[in-house]
Amino acid sequence: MEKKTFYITTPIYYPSDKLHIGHSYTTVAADAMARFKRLTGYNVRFLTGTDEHGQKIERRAQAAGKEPQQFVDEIVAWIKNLWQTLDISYDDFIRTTEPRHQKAVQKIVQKFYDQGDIYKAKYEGWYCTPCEAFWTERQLQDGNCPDCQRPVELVAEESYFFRMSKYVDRLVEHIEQHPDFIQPAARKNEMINNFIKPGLEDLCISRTTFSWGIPVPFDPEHVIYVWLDALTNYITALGYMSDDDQLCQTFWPANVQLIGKEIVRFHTIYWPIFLMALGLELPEKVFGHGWLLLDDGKMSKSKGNVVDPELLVKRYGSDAIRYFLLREISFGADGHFSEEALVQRLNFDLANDLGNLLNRTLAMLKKYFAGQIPTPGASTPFDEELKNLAAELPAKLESLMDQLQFSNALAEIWKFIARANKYIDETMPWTLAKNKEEDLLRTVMYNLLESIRIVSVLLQPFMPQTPGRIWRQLGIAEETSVHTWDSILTFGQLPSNGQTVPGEVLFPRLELTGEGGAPVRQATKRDKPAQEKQAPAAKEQKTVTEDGLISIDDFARLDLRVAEITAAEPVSGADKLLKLQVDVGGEVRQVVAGIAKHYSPQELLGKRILFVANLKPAKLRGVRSEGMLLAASDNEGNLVLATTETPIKTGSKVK
RNA sequence: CGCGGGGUGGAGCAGUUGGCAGCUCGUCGGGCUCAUAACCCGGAGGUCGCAGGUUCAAGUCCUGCCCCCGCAACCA
Repeated sequence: MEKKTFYITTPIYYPSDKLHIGHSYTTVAADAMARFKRLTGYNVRFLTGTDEHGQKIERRAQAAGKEPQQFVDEIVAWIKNLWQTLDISYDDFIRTTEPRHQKAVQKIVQKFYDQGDIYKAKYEGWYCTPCEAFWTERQLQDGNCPDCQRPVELVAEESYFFRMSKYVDRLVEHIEQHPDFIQPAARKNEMINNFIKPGLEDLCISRTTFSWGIPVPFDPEHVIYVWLDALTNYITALGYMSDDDQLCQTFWPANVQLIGKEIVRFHTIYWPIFLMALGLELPEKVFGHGWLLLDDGKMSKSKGNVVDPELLVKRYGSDAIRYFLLREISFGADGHFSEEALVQRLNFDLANDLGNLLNRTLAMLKKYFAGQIPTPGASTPFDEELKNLAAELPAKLESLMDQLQFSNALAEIWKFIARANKYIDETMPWTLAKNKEEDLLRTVMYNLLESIRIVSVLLQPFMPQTPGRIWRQLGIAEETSVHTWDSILTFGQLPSNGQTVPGEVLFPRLELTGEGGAPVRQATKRDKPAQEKQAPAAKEQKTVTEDGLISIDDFARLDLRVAEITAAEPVSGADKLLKLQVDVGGEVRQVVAGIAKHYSPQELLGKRILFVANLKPAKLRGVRSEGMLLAASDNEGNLVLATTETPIKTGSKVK
């Protein structure tokens, strides 16, 4: 029997610059979906790519002193590398500069022209000559170019337009008859109210003001302008209008087209209309997910607050980043990204719940059965609940994933992990061992190992690397038959007598040491108050040698000084932080310290404290901090500032 | 001005078809000692932005208002 097919796409990205974590978010989601469908038996095609034409690229290339093609080639190489580090399993990567795309697009435009969907007209807009850019009335700032603030002039350019009006009624009908076409549903109303109801304008599909694009076949003065060029990638990549359109026959229409919410309009209005004009079916579902926001608002290159995904992967690992993105944000809505939240997820979910479950289970197995997987014996009263939960999981996940509910899907897996942890508490294997109840002990250990195996199988779409690491420790890396979806449909497929090999800790607990700082291993949870952002011990982890000792040179890198607090006030929106001005031998520094719970601003005034003067400046709650106070704290949450035994003048070096 | 999205225990979020308000973190107390000081149990804590309305019953539907965020021809 033919396998069911599944075609999923991401937007094609614009390689005018490196991509940020937001682009990675879309792509990771699509990848998880693609992997999930492969795992559950579908013939999957997963497409991503780049949209490489346009004036912006042309200009950026020029600024960089490069040919446009060379310019995009370099960025595309970087993007492909990024997808590799994030384990993106795309089946095809389309570039709009490839001949296979260009040829097909020209045929498509010709077809539209031949059937009378395209006409030539004047495009009128406000033109900024120095910037060579058109702007709409509303984009202008005080009547001037929003980019360079210089005056603009009203210019008319000849362009080709696509007759949207011809198809709009059919589109509305389709949208109404297919309630799942636009997801989430809220975006549907937005489209209809905003763009269709007021009367859909015809779309300008060519330009003459730049040349970096696909020439219009029947009028080479014009190049094809963005959306017609870009949107059609989803079918040109399948060989549409080429000699071999086998893939197109197999995979079109797409099952899911994932996009960010800002381009919903193009994908739910213009794109379907193009498809109608070509006589093709419309995609089953277009899902416009939300944005990843940072604490200071929207991520954007001009704000300079973009998060570099490459750095994050290097720091935390691809699986951890993928887990965070998919778990933290409910897909569809906007979500917040912060390294703090990331580290929290990593510690609580990955280290404490999952990693520790594997670790404690294998440790017991080693102790009780020399690491060999036992044959289950008599049942315990707690088995049933565990097994029932395991049995429900596959169907639950399929249903949630079909709705692109990544976060809920992962939450279900973690409910099961929590259940397994609880099972240990209930059955108390250490007591069974002590009482020589080996029969029961074998059952308990087996059930735990099998539960971990089930988790590992389910995790594959979300975290491609972790399952393999678990399998190695379970000694089943080569047993591919127990890696499959089918193998988790009934409990107890893990073969007995295999030898486990406890290995490295799956996810070490991390601590965020402050902005720009690398995370380091966290000592303990209870020690946390002592190791908050102001903690000195956590710095410069790299120089710590294996025995935990540092050299005198390492110590000398710290510039410790005596400083006097000259001003103190709370930081709004933060209950632990105080903003301080400190005098370091005549130089005044602003410092943000996490001591508001322990000191009032008044009592700090005039205090002479120990101060790290060469700490890399950081922003805490948006307030610049140029150093750090030293303080001691204990396990009970007490904290006292470090000071000198008797007063000494400010600026004195501490060593 | 228009359009869209939000406003739910200290923080961050879920809440399909209206039916005793959930989750994670934090907090308080307890348990366990196999484990990455992790794990398990229990408690406290909510006028679900405001004001009306529909209903036996509203966070969930309707009306009005307030506040925050975003969009408005190419940043997922």
